[in-house]
Formats: sequence, structure tokens, C-alpha cells
Amino acid sequence: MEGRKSKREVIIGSAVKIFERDGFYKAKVEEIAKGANVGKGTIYEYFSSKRDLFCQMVKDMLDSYVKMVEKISQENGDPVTKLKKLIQLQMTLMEKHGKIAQIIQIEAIKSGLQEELKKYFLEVKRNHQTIIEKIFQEGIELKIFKPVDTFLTSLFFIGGVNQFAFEKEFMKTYHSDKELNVEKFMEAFLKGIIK
Amino acid sequence: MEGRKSKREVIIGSAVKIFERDGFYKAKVEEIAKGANVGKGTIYEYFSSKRDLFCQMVKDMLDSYVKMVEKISQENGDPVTKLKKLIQLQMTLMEKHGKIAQIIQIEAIKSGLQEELKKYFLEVKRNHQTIIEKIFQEGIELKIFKPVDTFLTSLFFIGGVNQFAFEKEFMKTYHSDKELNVEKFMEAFLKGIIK
Amino acid sequence: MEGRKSKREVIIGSAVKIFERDGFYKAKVEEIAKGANVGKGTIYEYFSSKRDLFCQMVKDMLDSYVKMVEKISQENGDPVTKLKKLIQLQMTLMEKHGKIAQIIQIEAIKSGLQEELKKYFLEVKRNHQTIIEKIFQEGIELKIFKPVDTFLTSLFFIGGVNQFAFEKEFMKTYHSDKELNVEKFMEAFLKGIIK
Amino acid sequence: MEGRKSKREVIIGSAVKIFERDGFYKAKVEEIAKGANVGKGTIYEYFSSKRDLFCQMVKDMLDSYVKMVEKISQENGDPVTKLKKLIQLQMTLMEKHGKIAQIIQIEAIKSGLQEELKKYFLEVKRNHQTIIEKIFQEGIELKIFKPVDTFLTSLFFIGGVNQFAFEKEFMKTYHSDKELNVEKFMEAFLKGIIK
DNA sequence: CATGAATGAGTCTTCATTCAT
DNA sequence: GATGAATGAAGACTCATTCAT
Repeated sequence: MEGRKSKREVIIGSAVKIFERDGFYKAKVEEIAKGANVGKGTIYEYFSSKRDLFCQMVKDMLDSYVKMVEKISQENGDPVTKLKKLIQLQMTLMEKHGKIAQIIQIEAIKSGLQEELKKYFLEVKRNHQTIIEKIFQEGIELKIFKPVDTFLTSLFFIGGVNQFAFEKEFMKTYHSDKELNVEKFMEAFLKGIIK
Repeated sequence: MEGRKSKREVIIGSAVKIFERDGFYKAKVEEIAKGANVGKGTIYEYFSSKRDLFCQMVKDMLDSYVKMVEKISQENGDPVTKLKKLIQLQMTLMEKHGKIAQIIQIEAIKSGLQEELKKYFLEVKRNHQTIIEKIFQEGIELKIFKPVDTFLTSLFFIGGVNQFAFEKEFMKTYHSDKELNVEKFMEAFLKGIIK
Repeated sequence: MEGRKSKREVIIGSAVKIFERDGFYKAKVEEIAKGANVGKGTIYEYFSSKRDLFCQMVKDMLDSYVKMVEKISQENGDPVTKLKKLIQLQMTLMEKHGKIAQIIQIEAIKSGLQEELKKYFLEVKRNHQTIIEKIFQEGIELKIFKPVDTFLTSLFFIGGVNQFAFEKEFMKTYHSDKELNVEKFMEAFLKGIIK
Repeated sequence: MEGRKSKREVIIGSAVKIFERDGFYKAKVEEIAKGANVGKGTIYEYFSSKRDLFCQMVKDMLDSYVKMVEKISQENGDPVTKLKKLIQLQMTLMEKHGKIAQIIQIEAIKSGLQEELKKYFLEVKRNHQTIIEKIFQEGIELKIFKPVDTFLTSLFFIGGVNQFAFEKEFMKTYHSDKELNVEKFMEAFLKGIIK
């Protein structure tokens, strides 16, 4: 009933938009403030610096991402369904936050950012992969999947999904004709290629 | 006889290093000049602005990338060998220019960069995928591969390879034990997963 | 029974501490508020601005200083004893408020401060000197002192005392061995130097 | 013939004026730049920060002060003449840099400034006093002065001179009638007061 | 051609002051 | 009265770009 977001949340919301559009360095604090309908100074009541705002924003996003992935992994359902849901999630996120995800990836790898955040980011990545490996393991145990190397397979899965989602989001103009749906994608992934 | 490289090339070489390390906005023209052993003003003899230098650098890199990929695709050899060579290439590039590739990707997507460069970049991407699709087509015609959807399969291939190369480059510390070699990777890719 | 001091006094008390430590510009209103255990806004209930707070504080200090000096000058006692008491007072003040005294002196001289305060400050200084001149005059009339120029002598007295007090307060480390007491000081002052 | 000052000197010259007028915090870098007829950025080619500019300025001033005092102390002449010359010097300096001297004193004592500068300042002070003590010692050995405590006497001398110079500079309006010259001042200092 | 000293537009950040509660 | 969250004017500092040498 309480539709009001805390000011901190509003600022982070605006920061997501601006950092997404401009990257860390091009983004201007003033514009983030404007986007959040607050004064420039207000930002500094909630965050100690532009860098701090960025880092907290990233943590918030990572946390919400982790939650979403974990939720899916813990639901009932066969492995194939879970994988499909993860694809769906990834595509939704790519649509909403595709650019910023990449910006985070870069900024997190560059040493410029707080070392702590970098660790956090890599941990989330690792955690994500572990969850997917478990789904494959589950599938193998249920005799649905071949006894593949779960590590490499999860790399494929993640990479393929990213690429797929990226295609849909950013290369739209190139293949308005082609059908890019999850079903076909899953089929391609599952069946393998060698005769 | 000496000074083999033109001054332009030297500057671009330095720019690659600095933009790679810092991204577009954090990179400083002065440092690029220092890295190229020229004066700050000299940069502006060859490039009209920092942005221009970045764009020309990107074009140079894309051109050399395209050449390398085309060379491999035109060599004799069976499709599987070609794919392996592409993986190898991707990994070498990721090692040498992994960060800047991502930076380019972002900057190319953001509207900040010259629209022209963005188009150029997306075209290279498309071109790259087309080449890979052709290799799959070739394999299908040779009855080595199943009659898969070459578009989706190439997405998988590209995404998987990227993920794999990223893994090797940036997540080193996480799996010093695991073997991450091309052979195993190809195997995982080719065999599929469903029983 | 509690809250003996008025809120105004508490704020001024905190202001003395902060302005003393930081000078006018570095001092922060928020910190003064914190030191007085009141909200930032409360300060503005009692003072119209930071500058006003500073000026009122200065006036308060000057008034209390004038009272102390006048009290000593009006006490019974021989001129030498009075002078000793003044030295003692100066040293106590220097210990308690040495830094702020200098800050006031500067701020009072700079045109930055209210012209009115500047006049007030210089008047106090003048008044102070007049009192000391009177003590010397008294001594001369009592035939205790030679018929010296009371104006110049009072300058000497004030300057010497300040220097002496400053020494004791800020140069401590340099002469932990030397005795710096009022008796010796008075003696040096009184006896003159030429044979 | 070369009337041109180095840019560094011009900037310091302007800094002296502005810091003198406004103190450290109120002074604006832009105004210092304007006063030196250079761009704001130029300041930062020569000094790493406002604080650094202030510190280097102080060191320059202290160095030139030390040189002037040492020059006088090493000249031939009887102690009384030397003392007179020091008074003259002090008065000239107070006229030219009286305000900034006080500002330096405060800033040097406050911990805000580089600890190193503070030490430097106190050392100069100490050094100054030592020189004066030596002049008194010389006078005592020549039987011109009584065997007074040179330490306390030098405190008197310094304090008295400062007060005297301050008077002449800042209290002008109060005693346009009174004669304030070096001769009378020296007489007052030398003769003592007690009958 | 090559240079790097000089510049000032553009940013982040601080903090005195206001005002709704 | 009392408060402190919110504000935005103001200032230190950076760095792409220019231009005299």
C-alpha cells in the first residue's frame, strides 16, 4: 500500500539509468540527482562519493540477481525447465540491464574499483556457475543428460545464453526475420552437433 | 631503415595499452603520448581528438581481427580443425586484448561513439558470425555435423568460446586445478547433452 | 536545577572550541551544533549566520577579557604586583584561548569581518593599553619607576608578555630545561639592560 | 637586465597578496591565478594543490626572512646598532607582510598544515631568537650590557618590537600625534624602568 | 613537423542555510 | 521552539586542446 520508495532507492534507480547510458566516468552526479528529483547535495547524504554510489548500486544489483537465480534453482521442476527459466531470466535482465551488466563487468575487472567489489562480483559469477552445474548434475543423476563435464557444459550454457540474449537485444535490426525463441535455443543446446 | 613503425602506428599501439587499462574516459591523452614517446601535441597532428584516436584505433583492431578470422576460414582443412583454430585465435586475442574488446563493445553500443563506428562494429560481428555459420554449413554438407540450425549453433559457439576464454583469462585463481584446454572444450561442444 | 547555562551560552562555548581549533573558515556549523548538543537549525534560532555567531562570540570574549583586566587594575596593591597579576592573567588566557586570540586578531584586521567588530576589537586593545599606562603612571608618581615614556613602556610590557606567554604555550619542547616564571620575567623587565 | 620573473615567482607573489588579504581558507585559487595573470590550470603546473602553494610560499618567505636577519647579525657594528637594524627590518616587514606573518603563525601552529612546515617555522623562530641572544651576549662581553638573562631579554626584545611594529602598522589612527621612532623605542628598551 | 606550457570549461564535492515537521 | 533532511552556490582540481616556439 506504501508505494513510496526510500530516497536511497530512488537515487540508486536513477544511477542505474545514468551509469547504464554513460558508464562510470561519463556519468555526471548532477544528472543522477536530477533523475532522482533531488538536489546534488542529497546524493552525498546517502553516498560518500560517486564511486561509492556506483559500488552500492552494483552490490544491490548483484544481490537481486543472486536472489532471482537462487529462487529458480530451488523451485520444483525438471532440469530442462529450470534451464529454460534461467534463459528467460537472463533475457529479461539483458533487456532491462544489458548495458550496465557489461559496464559492471569491465569496471569490476579493472583495478580502478574497490578491490572488495571486484571480489564480490567474481564470487557472484562463480556462485552462478555453481548453481548451473548443479542443475546439470541433477540431470545427469536423473539419467536425462549424458555424463558430460558439468563445468565446461555450464560455461557453454552461460556463454551461449548471453550471446543469444545479446543478439536479441542489440542486433535486432539484423534478423527481424529469424525466430529467436527459447524453445529453439534449448533444442540447439541439448542436441549437440556431431552425428 | 630504423623507426620501422610509422608514428601513427606507435601512437595507436600506446593507445591500445592505455584505453585497455583505463577505458575511454579515464584514459589520458598525455599518458598515451608518453607511452608512444611523443609530445602531447603530436597526437593532434595525427588525430583530430581523443575520440578520433579511439575510433581509429578500434577500426584498426577490427580490421586486423577480420583478417585473422578470414585467413582461418579460407585455409584448407576440415570444419572441426577450423573451429579449433578459431577457438585458439579467440583465446589468444582474449589474452592480449580481452579487456579492450569489452570496452569497445560497450562504447560501440553506447550512443556516445560515432554512429559510423558503431555500424562498423556490428558489421564485423555479423561478418564473424556468417563465417562461422559457413563452417557449420560446410560440416553439414560433408555429413560430419547433424543438420542443425547454423544460426543458433554459431551463437552457441561464439558465446561458449567467449565464456571459455574469459574464464581462462580472468577467473584463473578459481580453478587452478581444472583443465581448460581446447580439445576438451570442442568435445563438450560437439557431443551435445541429451541422451 | 539543571541546564544552568542558557542555550545561547552553550552554543558560544562550543563555538569557542571549534573556532579555536579550526579558524573561521574551516570551522563547520554542524560541528559547533554537535559540540553544543543541539540541532544545526537551533544555531540559527540564536544567531543569524555563522559570521554573526563568530562576532557575538568575539564580543563575549572581549567583554570578559576587559572585565578581568579592569578588575585587576582596580584592586588595591602596588604597581608591580598589579603588573604581575596581569602577566599571570595573560598567561592563563594564552593557555586557554591562545589560538583563538590570534585568530580573532587576524579576523579583526582583515576586512572580512564586520567593520563594527573590528572597531570594538581595536578599542579593547587601546583600552587595555591605557590601563597599563595608568599603572606605569601610578608607579612613576609613587617614585617606584623612573619617569619613562609610559606609552612605549606599555608596548614593551604587552609585547614582552605576549611573547613570553606564547613561548610557554607553543614552544614547550624547545626549552624544557629553562625556567620560565613570572618572577624572573618581571625582574628582566624592570631592571633594564644598559649598564 | 632580465626583468622577467619566473612564472613560479609571479604566482607566489600573487599568492602572498591574496593569502595575506583573505587567509588560507577564504583565498580562492582562481583569484591568485588572476592576480598572477595566468590561467587557473597554470597554478597546478607549478604547485600540486592550494595547500602546496601556501606551504611553498611560506617557506620562501621564511627563507628570505632568515637571510635578512642573518645578514644583519653578521655585519660589523656594535650590538646596539645591530638591534636597531633588526627593529628597522621588523618594521619594514610588518609593513609589507604583517598580516600574512600572523596568518602563517596561526596556520603553522594549527595541525592542519604539513607537520614539516610547522617544524620549519618553529625552527626559524628559534633560530631568530638565538641570533638575538648572541647579540646580547656580545654586548655583555663588551661590557655594554649588564649580565642579564639573554633568553628572557630576547623574548622581551622580540615581543616589544613586534608590538611596536604592530602598533605603527595597524593602530595608526589612534595616535597620529605620538612619535613612534626607533631611537625612542631603543632608549625605552635599554634603560629599564625601576629606579 | 614536433613540442609542452598554458588554458578554462567542466566535475566532484563541501557546507551554510532553509523549512517542513 | 527544535530539528535535521534537503539544497545549490561556490570552489578545488582535472585534462582535452591549442599555439608559440
